[in-house]
Amino acid sequence: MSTPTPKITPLVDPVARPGPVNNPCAACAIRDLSVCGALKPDEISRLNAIVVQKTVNAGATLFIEGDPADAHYIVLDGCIKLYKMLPDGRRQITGFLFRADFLGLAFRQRYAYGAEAVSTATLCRFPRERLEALLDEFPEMERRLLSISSSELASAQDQMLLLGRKTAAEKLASFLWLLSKRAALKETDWRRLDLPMMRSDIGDYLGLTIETVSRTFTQFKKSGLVSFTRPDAVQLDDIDALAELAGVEESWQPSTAM
Amino acid sequence: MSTPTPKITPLVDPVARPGPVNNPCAACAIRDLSVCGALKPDEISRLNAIVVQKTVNAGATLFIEGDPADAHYIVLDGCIKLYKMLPDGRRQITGFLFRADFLGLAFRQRYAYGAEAVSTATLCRFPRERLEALLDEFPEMERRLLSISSSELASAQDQMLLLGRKTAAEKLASFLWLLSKRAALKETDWRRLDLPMMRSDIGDYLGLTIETVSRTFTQFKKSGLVSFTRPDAVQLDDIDALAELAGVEESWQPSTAM
DNA sequence: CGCCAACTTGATAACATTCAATGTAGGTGG
DNA sequence: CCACCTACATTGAATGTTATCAAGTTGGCG
Repeated sequence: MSTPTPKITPLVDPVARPGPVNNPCAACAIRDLSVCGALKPDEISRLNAIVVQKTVNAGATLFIEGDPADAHYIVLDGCIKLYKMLPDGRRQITGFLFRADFLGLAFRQRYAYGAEAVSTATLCRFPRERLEALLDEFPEMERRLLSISSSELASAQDQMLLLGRKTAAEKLASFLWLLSKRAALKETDWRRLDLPMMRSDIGDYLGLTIETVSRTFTQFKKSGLVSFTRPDAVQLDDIDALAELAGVEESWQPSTAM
Repeated sequence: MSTPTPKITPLVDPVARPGPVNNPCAACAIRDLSVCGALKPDEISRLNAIVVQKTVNAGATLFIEGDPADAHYIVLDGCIKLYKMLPDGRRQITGFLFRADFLGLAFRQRYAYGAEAVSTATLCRFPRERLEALLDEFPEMERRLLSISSSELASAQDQMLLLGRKTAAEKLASFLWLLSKRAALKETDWRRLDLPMMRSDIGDYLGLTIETVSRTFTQFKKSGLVSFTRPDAVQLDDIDALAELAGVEESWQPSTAM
């Protein structure tokens, strides 16, 4: 379940050059969405000096639970899943990361979870020691990290409510709602969602089996809530019904990170 | 379910005096366990200037989801539960707080969860604005907060694994294991646990019903894993079996906060 | 063209919930 | 002081949602 079969789409330049030659961070489109935005224009080169850009294929493992935590990452593109496992192989996906999301909170010696690429993904990799040294220097960056950490905590609490108290249909509706909100924040059309992750990932995220995920999708199709062109592209036809199922209160501001 | 019937045990002085008269923070026994430990001895009075000590009865509501988030708290004594609710009343308890735990992470305008006293509890209350102003002044304090936030995130991930993938028996064993670890960190005997919360709280924390909690406890009793003198005091008779059930790996360092 | 992985659908079974009754302890009032 | 009341906990029986086991289906790729 965890040894992946890498696929073959290295679309992005595997390793970018840090250092003075060019200054990719300065031109970074998502800088202001993440911790990097805490630095003033003339300080950006400090980041550039420690970052290495990295592309991983779908299915590739970034690290597993228990690995020495020697780096933090920011997702530039693609989708990463974080997960924890029980000794017998049962798995819980604790989150999906997309563009601009931070990976590596939990400042400890070892990662408390595994990370694997759902689709081909590009990340900025910051050596742990050196990034944390920058935090000492730039309190504003630490402030941002605290803010990110707080949002993730809030999302985690939402997810606990989902896992502990929602039915299969409510879980799936909440999942679609969440993806839709994220899509709306970015450029994408929020009615038409990509589902880069497979059914087993969705199941492991929602505390369900593949079969239940599939059956619930069919049920949604029959009720006119959603429609599919391909299994990995869903159209939300009745957002209100989905929101109702998800248990979303009116005027609710969903958390930014999953 | 949320309007409580306050009980009658105001054991502690309801409101302590801040200000120059005395300096309770300086004498605080748990200072070093929390954010306050970030301040040097001569800076402690800054905290003292903004803190108000507060005692709440069992069942009392500190705040509910959606209330303006105007304060942070540190638990001095007693037990507080945090929870989220669905529109129809289903509830998920996202954590229990004990001595030295921080309450109020999630730096937003409104609380994303409710907080209620499980047992009579004493807290230090810090007005939000003023505490956050102190953070600007003392980066070390912010650092501690980030560290607390990270631990809570790790605990939240553990809890997602529990809620999404563990059976009733595994959930309950994990819960006892967690309480035991916490007790071991403090003064208490780790074999003999207080359960200040009622069965419905345990159920809402583990994503189970009262009945399942009760049945699973009796099952544990029959198997010789635990024994009860009173419903709110459990003795762990077979820790190894509980750890095994909980899915705890050898040499595992459980997170400090629930 | 056929294989393989992912997904869907069906039949059965299990675990936990629901509904219902009983048990227990602490507190209150007669 | 004892009986009663209420809140919490336990136990029992029936139901149901979701998991499990087992075929099929689809689509991409060699």
